[in-house]
Amino acid sequence: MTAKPAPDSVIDALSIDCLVFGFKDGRLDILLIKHGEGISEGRWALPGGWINYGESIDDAAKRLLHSLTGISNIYLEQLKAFGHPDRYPTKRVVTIAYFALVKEEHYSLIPGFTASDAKWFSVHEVSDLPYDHPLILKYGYQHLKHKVRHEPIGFNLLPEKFTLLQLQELYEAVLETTLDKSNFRRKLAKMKLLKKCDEKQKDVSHRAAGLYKFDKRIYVTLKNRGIAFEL
Amino acid sequence: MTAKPAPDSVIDALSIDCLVFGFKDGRLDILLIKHGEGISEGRWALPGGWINYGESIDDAAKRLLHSLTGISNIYLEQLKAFGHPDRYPTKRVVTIAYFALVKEEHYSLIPGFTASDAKWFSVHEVSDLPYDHPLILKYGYQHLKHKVRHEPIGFNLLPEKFTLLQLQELYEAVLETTLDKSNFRRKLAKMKLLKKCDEKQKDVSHRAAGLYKFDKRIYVTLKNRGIAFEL
DNA sequence: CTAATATATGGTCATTTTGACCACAAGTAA
DNA sequence: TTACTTGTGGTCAAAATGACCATATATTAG
Repeated sequence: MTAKPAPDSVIDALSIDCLVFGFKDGRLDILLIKHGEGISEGRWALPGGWINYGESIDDAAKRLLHSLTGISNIYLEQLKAFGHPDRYPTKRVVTIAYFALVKEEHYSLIPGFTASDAKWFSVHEVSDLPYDHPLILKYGYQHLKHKVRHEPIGFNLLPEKFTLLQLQELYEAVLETTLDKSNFRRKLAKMKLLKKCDEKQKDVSHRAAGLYKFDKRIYVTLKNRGIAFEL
Repeated sequence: MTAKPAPDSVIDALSIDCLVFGFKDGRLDILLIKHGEGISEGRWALPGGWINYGESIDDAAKRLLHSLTGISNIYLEQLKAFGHPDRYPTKRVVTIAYFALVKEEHYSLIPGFTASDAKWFSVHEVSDLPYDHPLILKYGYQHLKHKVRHEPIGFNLLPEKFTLLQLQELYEAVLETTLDKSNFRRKLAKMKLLKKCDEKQKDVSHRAAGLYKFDKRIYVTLKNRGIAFEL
């Protein structure tokens, strides 16, 4: 990298957009906010905003998500930068998209000052997003499909304690397929990543299933031993 | 910070850095350039530069790589944006790192006007890179290790036609392991991604091996049928 | 209470895949 | 000739997979 920027080599602005996935009642959701100000006022779009000067881009994503929706302390990773020259109408804006997974039950949404509203939408029913947000969604959903098979991140979409059927339904929803119950359990059991709680489901109108937790400590040890997660 | 920056102009500049991998004689290399001007003058660093106003970031990466090294028409994908506030000394620069794979036949380098020199270095011997380039290298090498196992991108590091042993040695170098010759071939054969040429190695002092080509068309059909590449 | 129903949980079995090895062929060099 | 290197194909036991099946446990309708 050279040090002197050429006179015409400046981007007008660098923004952040967050693609937040949630899972509830067998449905895969994404979180949108209704913009209270700016160009896309009144439209549902990905939560986002501008990076501050002394702030890392990861921190900016955390701050923006929290201030727009009240959500904090979740699985968050950088997805990709999107920078087509025409992606934003009035000027040259490059955006860095973030990818987040949320335990939906744990958060009641609190719209922040630039968001007049925040709401969960089914991934498959979202449409009419502004800018290149449809592209970001498509890319991010592909990323989720891939990542969920190669790393144990699905648990970030479920409550702390969950049943094996819930987990299976999550995978079925994300991967848009059906899985054999028995084989799914066998595979999970072999990985030894789940710790059985001494608890069962409550308030269900059938035999109660046992509750499990994802044990991150075990995963880290296995990973360090070179054992990969594949599903 | 004395003056509060306007909300949409808080980053001083957006740059590109390219992490270019090559493979030759069983060694995994990366491409560095010696900076001819600017802050890091005289030091070896990742090739990079500034994005132009009307240019997509992908195009900027292609242009910069070509103008600095003469390399074009290669495997290139976005890696990640790096934006720690202190990553660059004099001002706030966010960089978007790119990830490239180069075939041996494109190994000859033509240093461009801001690079006084360009050279291949063994991945394991590189040190003393400026800025956060060590971090980018580490992240990118991890990315390569992961990706090479889940997508057939390794072929981008080999000549058009290659032997099975060359391919195996590539995997061994990237993954830092050894593989069983027989099992490796069996697995490859089952995937049906390689097309045997009617040619053999030349000028070798032992039995000449058959040459193979990676058939991208077959891969695309298989992928569309949902069949994954795993090694 | 009993039967129907829904889910949990565990098992079978043929087939495929894997990992570790082995044997020999083909070509070069001394 | 022999030694050496690499290519190519094979064996075999162990492990993993995919498609089913069987039974247990809880709830609710009658």
